[in-house]
Amino acid sequence: MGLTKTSLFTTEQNELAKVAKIFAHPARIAILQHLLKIKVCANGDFVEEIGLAQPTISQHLRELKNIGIIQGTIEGVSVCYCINPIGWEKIKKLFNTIFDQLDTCCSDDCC
Amino acid sequence: MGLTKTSLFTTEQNELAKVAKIFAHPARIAILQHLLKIKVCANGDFVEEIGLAQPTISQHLRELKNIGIIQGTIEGVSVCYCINPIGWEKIKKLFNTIFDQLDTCCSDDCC
DNA sequence: TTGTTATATTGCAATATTACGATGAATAGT
DNA sequence: ACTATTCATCGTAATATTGCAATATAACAA
Repeated sequence: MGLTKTSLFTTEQNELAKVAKIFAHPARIAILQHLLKIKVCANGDFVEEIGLAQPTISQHLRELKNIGIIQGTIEGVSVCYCINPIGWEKIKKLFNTIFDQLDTCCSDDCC
Repeated sequence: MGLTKTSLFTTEQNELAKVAKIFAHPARIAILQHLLKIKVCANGDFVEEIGLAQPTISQHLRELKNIGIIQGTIEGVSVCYCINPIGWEKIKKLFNTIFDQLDTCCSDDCC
């Protein structure tokens, strides 16, 4: 049916799933990596950098902005995008609260 | 068109996207969390634990197994699932190589 | 005002994902 | 052999995602 039954799950589980979706496309990862490399602000040279059509890039940028991992400010005619450090850390922590739970668990006495 | 243009991206970007997809559904997160809680092996009581139909759970388990984050061994009539520590760490590292790149970057001199 | 440039939005076609009923395969107990 | 149990697979319907052409919007320049 294609419709995730969110009501069955905890807020934390749904939240992590929503954030993971952002990373679930190579174009969005490429955008993030480009912003990390440029370090300061990159106005939308993503189109030639990545090779997807302008509306497609714009769509990916919007999703990244919606989740709060990047921010964009209008700079005259163009828009200046950069990483949102607050959002970035929040998302990093969200993943690592799951990842770090294995340490307290078994390591080789598994099946 | 619903078809990701993987050829435009690096192997690393495509790999991370593929792994992130696994986390992009609350049921799969719930399965992982249950396996973390049980610590040893869980035979498939996921159906009543989570509340999705048995074929749906089976499908999610297969995806988790395919990516190598869990493993399942046949135990008589039932199957014993547990976290694969090797795969877990590999995936954790994959995410953190991206996450940790912000430290060397700007923190508040952004736009 | 008119034209240009940069980005966002809309609408739509193609493909992917999610969920489940029906069915199949394997094992254990009687 | 028969039955019950557990799990996987198949087929399919409903929904989501991806990508782009066409169009809209907004800021600047002449």
